[in-house]
Amino acid sequence: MDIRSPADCPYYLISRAALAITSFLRKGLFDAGAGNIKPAYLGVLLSLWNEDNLRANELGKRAGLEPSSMTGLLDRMEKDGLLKRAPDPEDRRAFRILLTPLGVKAEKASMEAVSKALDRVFIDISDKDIHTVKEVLRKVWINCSKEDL
Amino acid sequence: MDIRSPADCPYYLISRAALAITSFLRKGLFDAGAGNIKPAYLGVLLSLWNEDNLRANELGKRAGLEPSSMTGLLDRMEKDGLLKRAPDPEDRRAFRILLTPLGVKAEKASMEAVSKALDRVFIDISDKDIHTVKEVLRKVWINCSKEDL
DNA sequence: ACAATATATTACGTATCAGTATTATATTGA
DNA sequence: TCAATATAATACTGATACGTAATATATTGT
Repeated sequence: MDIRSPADCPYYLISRAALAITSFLRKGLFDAGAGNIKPAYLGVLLSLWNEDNLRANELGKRAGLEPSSMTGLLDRMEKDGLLKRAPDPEDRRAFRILLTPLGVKAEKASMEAVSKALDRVFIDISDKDIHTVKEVLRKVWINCSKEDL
Repeated sequence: MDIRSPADCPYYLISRAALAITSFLRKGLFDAGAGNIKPAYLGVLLSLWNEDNLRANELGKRAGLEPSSMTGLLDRMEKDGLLKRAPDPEDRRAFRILLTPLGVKAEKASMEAVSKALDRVFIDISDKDIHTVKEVLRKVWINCSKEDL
């Protein structure tokens, strides 16, 4: 693996692409009047739009975030009026995360803005190549999770 | 572009892969006794190992970072004893960034640890697929930089 | 020469996410 | 039952990077 030059290092390109897409998405959401939806919220929102009333723990798993990352993220989203925490009647350690009306309503505009932005980001890139990228990154993610040497 | 499920969204996979590789690299560097080399330092260090005595500005361009991001990064690297700022005799607005002996010495162990870690991250992924990923991400990065709609 | 503009860097605030430790509650095994 | 362990969530800290504004210095056009 050639890493002499940053521009040839896949890790470098993956990192830069992630940051660049995040900025691009943020702008797209803002321009669509959905400035209260931050890119980091999308993983949680996608899960909740699909199935509401999940635990923070389960949301973290679906969004790929550590539990300690969920606290602040849910705090910000709650502050922005998108969701609220409610005690879990079945487990007093846990909370249920519920979308607010605002959180529900945000789906349409957000999804349109995100779709539009991602279409532009991946314009003139073939489905085949996107498929390859996804497969490679899934493998990469798994390889990074392996504890054994 | 299907973004209903996070796991099918290329943006999600790119972001997760970037974070996962960063954690993996951090651990690899630490285990190799190079815990003072943080993954974020690598872009700057790679540039300086190749050509020392650059300006913060130029380093930022080569590492793909905004000028405002460079300040804190260089602060941390300076605090960790890897480099120092020196006034630029040709431009009193600017600084020259110079590797310390420690920064020079760090190259060998760091590069070995990074190579080893990245080889493991990209194990059993073909050169062809890695090439495709790099090409796609370069395009993605460029697309995100386009201001025009 | 000097005003207008450009550039290099920093300062400050915000967003994001991981790691470790802590608290509270559940579960399990003897 | 009760001690040991596991789990859900948070608190706190540190790392990383951006955007905007400010400061200092250079350059340029007239």
